[in-house]
Amino acid sequence: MRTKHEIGTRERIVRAMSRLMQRQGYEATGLKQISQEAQATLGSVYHFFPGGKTELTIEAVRHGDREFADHLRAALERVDDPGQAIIACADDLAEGLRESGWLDGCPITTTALESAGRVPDIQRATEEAFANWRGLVSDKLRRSGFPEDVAGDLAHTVINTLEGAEMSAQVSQSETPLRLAGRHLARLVDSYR
Amino acid sequence: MRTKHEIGTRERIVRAMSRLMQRQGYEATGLKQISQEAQATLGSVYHFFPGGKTELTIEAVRHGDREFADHLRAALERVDDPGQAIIACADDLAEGLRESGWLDGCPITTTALESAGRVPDIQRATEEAFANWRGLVSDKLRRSGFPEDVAGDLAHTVINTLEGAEMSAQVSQSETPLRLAGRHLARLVDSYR
DNA sequence: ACACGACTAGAACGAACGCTCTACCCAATA
DNA sequence: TATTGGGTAGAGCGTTCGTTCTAGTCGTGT
Repeated sequence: MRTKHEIGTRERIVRAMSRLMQRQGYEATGLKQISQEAQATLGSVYHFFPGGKTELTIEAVRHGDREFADHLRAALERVDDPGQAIIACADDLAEGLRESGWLDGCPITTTALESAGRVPDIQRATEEAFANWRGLVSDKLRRSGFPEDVAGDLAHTVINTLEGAEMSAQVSQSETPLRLAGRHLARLVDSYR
Repeated sequence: MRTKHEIGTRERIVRAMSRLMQRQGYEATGLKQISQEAQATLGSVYHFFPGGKTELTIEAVRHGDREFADHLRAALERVDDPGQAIIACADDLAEGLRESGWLDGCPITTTALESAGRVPDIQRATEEAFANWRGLVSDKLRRSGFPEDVAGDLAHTVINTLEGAEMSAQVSQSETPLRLAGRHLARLVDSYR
């Protein structure tokens, strides 16, 4: 029996796919490359994911969803003031991006855009991820005393602005877009107090 | 000799590539599909773009750049108040997205993410496009009396938020993210008056 | 000792990829 | 009329794609 704490083949495959999707997107990532990166074989990939690339991609999107949500939650809980907490989120994203040599952006954005209107099952998985992240921000704002409707609306823009700024930061290889996004979002949130 | 006003083969190829990049991204678009869509042949594609897919993609990014800039400029000039003008931009994007059945998002975002860190020449072209659009917003704000540094900073967030909201709107097939982005950006801009 | 299911291994399929190549058409010049 | 060259046409190159398939390994329960 496999030890509970070592990483099984299935999990290695999902993580490899998630990482490759983050760095090069869905279309550019081949199953051969995935199996190599995961130190698995093509047979294993199709054993664990009979639905092929689509099924694996959906699982990888969910993995990226959880991963990103964990980071977001940690940053939001680290700082009490909601505006400053959002700045902390932006700073974390900037740091991760810079440290990876501007390679590790949002784990699912590229895939979300590539699948939109073309691969409904994957599109749905990415949509759920964004909704999930929005929920974290919305909860934080409500706990800080914001009315529910204001919190929900702001959560949309907070997540979308962070997404846009992360994309821009990656393309321009600069932390500026994310730092400005944090500052501006904090100001926007504060203006509703 | 070809009449000046009819569309030449080269231009048809660039437009087809730009449209396909907008709808399905760089990686998912094959040269065979491009030449079919453009009613041209593979020979013509390589005649006009000896550098192959990369050279054609760069030209298509520049085409999308100009196209998007034209829309942005039109919306910004249509309304005098800068906050309301940004709302007009968001509304235009939402309308275009809905009318295309949620297919026509930003013409270059998908390609920008796919090429970031992998195809430097294309990455550079997308970076220039974003800088160009940012310049339009920055100019509008400065003409409305904003100091240069504030205008430049705000322009970053305005473009990035619109980009993020457009992505989100496309994935969720809803105008809400763009409408909220417009409202919030207007409020943010007004807060600097 | 045996059988079984979980998992690994990789050859091979048809299709599509980016790209190269040769042949050809045809209007503009000399 | 002869020549030239921009542009068109499509067969075919080697490679890789997602997927299928058969064979084999290995640990476990009986």
